[in-house]
Order: sequence, then structure tokens, then C-alpha cells
Amino acid sequence: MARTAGPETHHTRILEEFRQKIVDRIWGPGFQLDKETDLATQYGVSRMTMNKVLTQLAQEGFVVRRKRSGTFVSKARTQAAVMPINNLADEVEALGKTYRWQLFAAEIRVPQAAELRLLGVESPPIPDEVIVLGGMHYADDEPFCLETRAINVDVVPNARDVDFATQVPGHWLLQSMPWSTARNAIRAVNVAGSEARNLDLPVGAACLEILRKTVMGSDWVTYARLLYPGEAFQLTAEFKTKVTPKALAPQS
Amino acid sequence: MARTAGPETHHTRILEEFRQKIVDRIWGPGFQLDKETDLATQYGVSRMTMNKVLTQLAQEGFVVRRKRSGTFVSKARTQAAVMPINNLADEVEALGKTYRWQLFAAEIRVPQAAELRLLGVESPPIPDEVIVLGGMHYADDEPFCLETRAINVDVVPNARDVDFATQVPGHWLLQSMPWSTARNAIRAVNVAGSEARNLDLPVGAACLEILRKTVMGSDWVTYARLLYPGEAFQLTAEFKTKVTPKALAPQS
DNA sequence: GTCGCCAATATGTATACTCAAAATGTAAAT
DNA sequence: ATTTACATTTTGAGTATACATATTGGCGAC
Repeated sequence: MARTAGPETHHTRILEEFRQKIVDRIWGPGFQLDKETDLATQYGVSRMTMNKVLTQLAQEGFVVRRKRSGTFVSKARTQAAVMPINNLADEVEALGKTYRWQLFAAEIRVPQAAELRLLGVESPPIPDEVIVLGGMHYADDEPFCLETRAINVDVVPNARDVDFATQVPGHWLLQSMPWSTARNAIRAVNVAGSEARNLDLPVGAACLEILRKTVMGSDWVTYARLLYPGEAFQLTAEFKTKVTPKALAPQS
Repeated sequence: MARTAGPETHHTRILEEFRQKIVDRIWGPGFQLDKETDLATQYGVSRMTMNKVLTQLAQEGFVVRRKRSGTFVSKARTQAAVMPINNLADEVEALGKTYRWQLFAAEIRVPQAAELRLLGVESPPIPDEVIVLGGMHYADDEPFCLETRAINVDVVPNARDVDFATQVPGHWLLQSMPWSTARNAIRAVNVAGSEARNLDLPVGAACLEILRKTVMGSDWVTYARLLYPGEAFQLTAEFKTKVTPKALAPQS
């Protein structure tokens, strides 16, 4: 589990030492570090090197730096979870199961109001032509995730020519449009009707619903709704304590 | 919504320009940037400044740097969601509602097997003395979150003297033990029995269940189970596309 | 032609030195 | 007594320079 023995350079060594001191509360919240010139001489490095260490620590949120005032260990406030949302095929195959994607329908047309509501579309500028599609992700032929999606053809014109029966929409979009931004909302819902039938669940079963809006620049690329059987699926996230951008004031 | 107009320094300006170029795919995945000495002269800065920019970009995962080879725009693979999990009081008050915490019971004793199962405790080393507590978070006197928790007294000895009727456990722990690490699992479940009654929900209603294990060094600090009324509550997360640590190879 | 060694090259790390910006405490002025 | 002005201190940003390190492409030996 040991990290791949990073390069033993001055600044990485000092960085790790400082982080450890803070995590172990040897330097507790509010503690004021010596000024960077002093620290530099104490550790036998130049100010630039010590500056690199402290700047990095500040970026990671461990310390707050204020001109004329000094460098302080920050107080933890918020917790930020880094949650990897991989593509489903990888995730399913990591469990040793076979993955399969089944397209139900895909059409280029004006989306209906009900569909927009389902997908959580709030901003009115809806283009005339949108790919509306639905399908199911299977793991060993068991329903794993029900997907409903709208794709903005204006932003991704070559989506027109893609056969989403063979290409998994999410995966294709990720490959096709790297560096986009997304906003997720996660809820628990009771399934009913055709959704319950498709997922092979009793009516009223709890499901995890992820509404994802993907944005590229100023335009939306896709709205997706992913519905997972509740008990069978779970999202996991590892995280460290972090500070809120505000409330950084050192001990007064 | 505009970011608080950051300092207009050389390296931040260039950094933003490069990020934009990559996000807008002017520099697509696999694109090789000019070498840093050339870029430095092109942008009229010293190599150290350009180095700072490129190092930062590499840390953010936008580019991969290889000695002798050059700097390449990396290919997006995974998406990482950064999900802030604030303390509930702040969250509730952000909605303009009044927050209230109601303790049901808190005891120091050996936890029961059923409780450990509920909390998702898997690793056997259970200390003899554990604080087992349960309570409810209210927003405007409506049930908002049902909490069940175990606290490791060996790791947090002063938790003995805390009155968890007035102190919210999660908040107190966060203040008391900053820089801990946690692992979250998020599921959807159907509520039943006393849980449904306490949350004022019909039996079978979908709820969001968060199992959180908090670790400090090598010991566990607390296991918590947070149950949110499904339809009423949702987690949201903003995120950008990121690269996997592996699979960074430039276009061959 | 193939294999292995070597040198050229791009990044990585570090130093020493400037000047700028911001915050704080002190002293002067109203 | 309160405000204003100023000097000091600490971080922030940038430059010029040097040497280390890894990798790649070419050259030579076989």
C-alpha cells in the first residue's frame, strides 16, 4: 500500500514532514509556523524551496497564509469527498461480471416537457434537435442501471452518426468530449411502472437516482438520469477533511 | 458567479489561458506543447515562471510531463466528483430553516452485533468501550436526518465528558479531530418500522443511506449511519473531468 | 541488420537575488 | 479619543543561473 516511493527531494521531504505534523496535531489548528525565511534556514534550504512547500500546503488547504501576518494551520470545517464516477463497463467488469448495454430507443427530435422534467432540465434554452435515448446497463444479464439521456446535437454534431446500440452513450461522450464539467444530484426514489418492470424490481423499491448535467463552456452537452437498484448498488467515496474557503482566520 | 477576480499575475494568466485552450480542445488530447524554454520566450517570462505554470497544470492532471520527451495534453478517462459534505446545521440554515438536534439515547457499552451490522463495521477489532448513540436532525421541526453512531472512546477519550444532547456528534467530532479521513458509502434503502415512524414517512419510502467510517491514523474514530428522507433530500456534486493516474501515455 | 552504449535534450530541482503588495502597529494630527 | 498617515514586516511574484536526471534517437560494434 506504500506510495510508489516518491522522489526524495528536499521540498517533498519537508512537505511530508509538515503534513504529518499537522495531521498528528503536533501543529494543531491555529498554530503559527515560523516565517518562511526562518524555516528555510532551519531546514537548510533556500527561501524559494521553503516557499514551494508552504505554497503547496496552502493549496492543499492545510495552512492559510496572510501577508505581514504569517502562516497558520487552518481549522478543518467542511469535508470534501472525492468521488470517482467511472464508466459503468469498467465498474461492472471490476466485479468480475460481464457487461452489456441494451439500447431501447434513440431519436432525434424536440424533447417533451415530461422528459425534460424527468432529467431535471431547468434552463429554458432547449435546441430544436436533441437526441433522446433510453437503455439499460446489465451486469451478468441482471439489470444494473437504467439510463435516460438527452444529447445536445448542436454541441456534439457528430453524435448524429453514432450508433448508440453498440456505443455506450456515456462512454462515447466522455471519449468524444474530454474536459467537460458536470453537476450531479443524487437522490433516493421509489420506482414504479415501467421502470420497476425494466429493472426487474417490485413497485416501490428504493433506487438511487443520479441526475447529471454536463456542460462544456457555456452550452450543455447532455442531461442524463441514471437509476440504480438501491440495495444492490452503492456509491463509495474516500475523502479527507478540508477547510472551507471562508472561515480561515487564525486563532485571534 | 464570477470568481473573485484573482490576482492578475503572469503565471495565473498563462495558467488560465492554457487551461482554456485544453478545455476548448484547441489543444486536444495528445497534443504536444512547445518545450518550456520556448514557451517562456513566447510568453515573455522566465523559464521558472513557465515551469510553475506547467507544473501546476501537471498537478491538476491536464498535462503529462516526461523528461526528454516533452509536455502533452492528457486524455481524460475518469471523472472525479468533489462532493462537499458539510455539517448538517450549516446546510439546514442555508435553506433558511431552523436547525435542531434531538438525542434519543447515548450509552457507553459493548456494541451489539446488530448495531455493528447496521453501521457497516467489518473489521473485528472492536474496543470494549464504545459510545453508541442515536438521534434526529430536524429542519423547522421536520425530520431531516436520522443518525446512528458509534464512537471509539480509546481514540477520542474526551468524548466521555461530552453531552451529546446539546453537542451535535458529527460537528463535535469534526472540531475535535480535524484532518481525519473518511470513507462513505451511499445507497438507497426502503425504510420500515421505527425508522419510518421517526422520520415520519410511510413504510417502504425510499431513503438515502450514508454509511461513513472515519479513520485517524490506523484506528477508527467513528462509524455513522445517516438516513435522509429520499424525495426531500439530495446530495449535489460539481466536478470536472480528470485523468486516471495510469493511462497517461501521449499519442504514440 | 540488430543490439547496446552514449550523448543530446527536455524536464526537475534548487539557489540567490529583486521588487511588489498587503497587513499591522505606531506615531502624528485633528 | 479617534482617525489618518507612514514605516515595517512578511508573503507573493519574478528573473537569471546552475546542475541533476531521465529518456530518446543515433552511432558504432558485432
